[in-house]
Amino acid sequence: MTQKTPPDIVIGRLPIYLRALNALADQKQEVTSSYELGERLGISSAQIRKDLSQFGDFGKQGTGYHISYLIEQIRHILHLNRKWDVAIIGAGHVGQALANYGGFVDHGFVIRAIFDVDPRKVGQQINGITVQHQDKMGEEVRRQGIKLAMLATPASSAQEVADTLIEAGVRAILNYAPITLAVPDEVKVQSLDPVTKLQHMTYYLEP
Amino acid sequence: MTQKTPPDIVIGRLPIYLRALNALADQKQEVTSSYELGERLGISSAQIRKDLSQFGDFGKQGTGYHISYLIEQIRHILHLNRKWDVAIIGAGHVGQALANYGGFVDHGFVIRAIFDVDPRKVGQQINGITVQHQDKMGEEVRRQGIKLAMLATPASSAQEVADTLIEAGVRAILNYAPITLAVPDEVKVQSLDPVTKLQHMTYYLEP
DNA sequence: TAGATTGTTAATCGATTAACAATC
DNA sequence: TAGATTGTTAATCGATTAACAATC
Repeated sequence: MTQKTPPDIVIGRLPIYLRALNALADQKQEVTSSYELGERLGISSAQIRKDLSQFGDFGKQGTGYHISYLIEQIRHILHLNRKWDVAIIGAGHVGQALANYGGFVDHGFVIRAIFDVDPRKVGQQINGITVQHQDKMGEEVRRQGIKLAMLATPASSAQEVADTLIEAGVRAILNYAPITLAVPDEVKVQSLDPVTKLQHMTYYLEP
Repeated sequence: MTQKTPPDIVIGRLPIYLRALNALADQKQEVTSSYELGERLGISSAQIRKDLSQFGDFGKQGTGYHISYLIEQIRHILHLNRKWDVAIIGAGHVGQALANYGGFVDHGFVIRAIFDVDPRKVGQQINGITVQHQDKMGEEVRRQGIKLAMLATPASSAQEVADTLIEAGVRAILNYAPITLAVPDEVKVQSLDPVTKLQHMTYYLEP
């Protein structure tokens, strides 16, 4: 176990390991190895061992890793042993799909509020949550102490919305808007613009 | 300009540069510099110059880059000077949001088919496209020569669907299912599971 | 015990940055 | 011309892999 704070790229792989471990646990498997995990994920076994060893000695020589124990450890590292409140901004098709997706609550992410600027959307219920006007966003996010937001507005308003969210205490943004957000260092952003992902892949296709 | 094939990580940044350049062009700006672009994107100017120089000499000393010319060059590199047909698999909330998202057609990605296994979904129209039964997927994808697919099925069937798509000629998959897909080297996958992205960020939040 | 697999070290590989001559 | 900015080189930094002693 090292002293240095682990690189972000390693942190980013932990949720992938966790997902694979959960799948194995669902199949009632109790033990796995860095080799088996690597096979499943297309990652070298050495990398998996090195990544995990940054956080502790979770395995046993000759045996491998006890799955439920490793799941618990990774959940602890990633701060997943609690529920996280989340706000959605934008109640268009993307915002609605997010609000209706069951995977969030299954993993402890609880949608607490949805905001939109469209008066026809405000007051509507989506998956049991009433859409509020975006003017209330800052106040409501602060009141509820929400730290996580999913941004599903048009690109044109995304930066302004992000600024307001951060001002209100949000510290992590899942960004669906097709724009690079400018945020302070202490705020994390993960972007999910599908168009840029498609454009990355067309490079490799026959023109 | 180098001879070696450029690293994938560089290819992945080109769509980001393109997006920023398009935004500048929309504002009627005609010329930019690696410094300005870097400021906007939170990337060093050296990296931008190095990335672009892998593909050609697109700039002018003392002046910078002519925006419309650079856009054209990057579009060419990424094979974006044509339309790409796309299939969506899964007509749930995510599949519907994808089918309704105008950003795809704006960037030359044309949704040609939507598939689902649910008989209640089959026959429905989503954004003008009739949902077909998933049993027809392989045949239809092959018939239309579709190379790009967006996978929005449950995790439990995602691998099987991917196998069928690849068998039918698909070479790039935008994967919304929360699973790591196993695919041959010649097939590209970009994954967009929002839960793993959130879990990456919670590491940095107060527990 | 014998076989398996970890955690770790050192070597390799790759990506980013700093610096600057070239030149528009 | 003088100032600005590119493209490129070399240096630095960081990530991955190979290999193996330790040990379950």
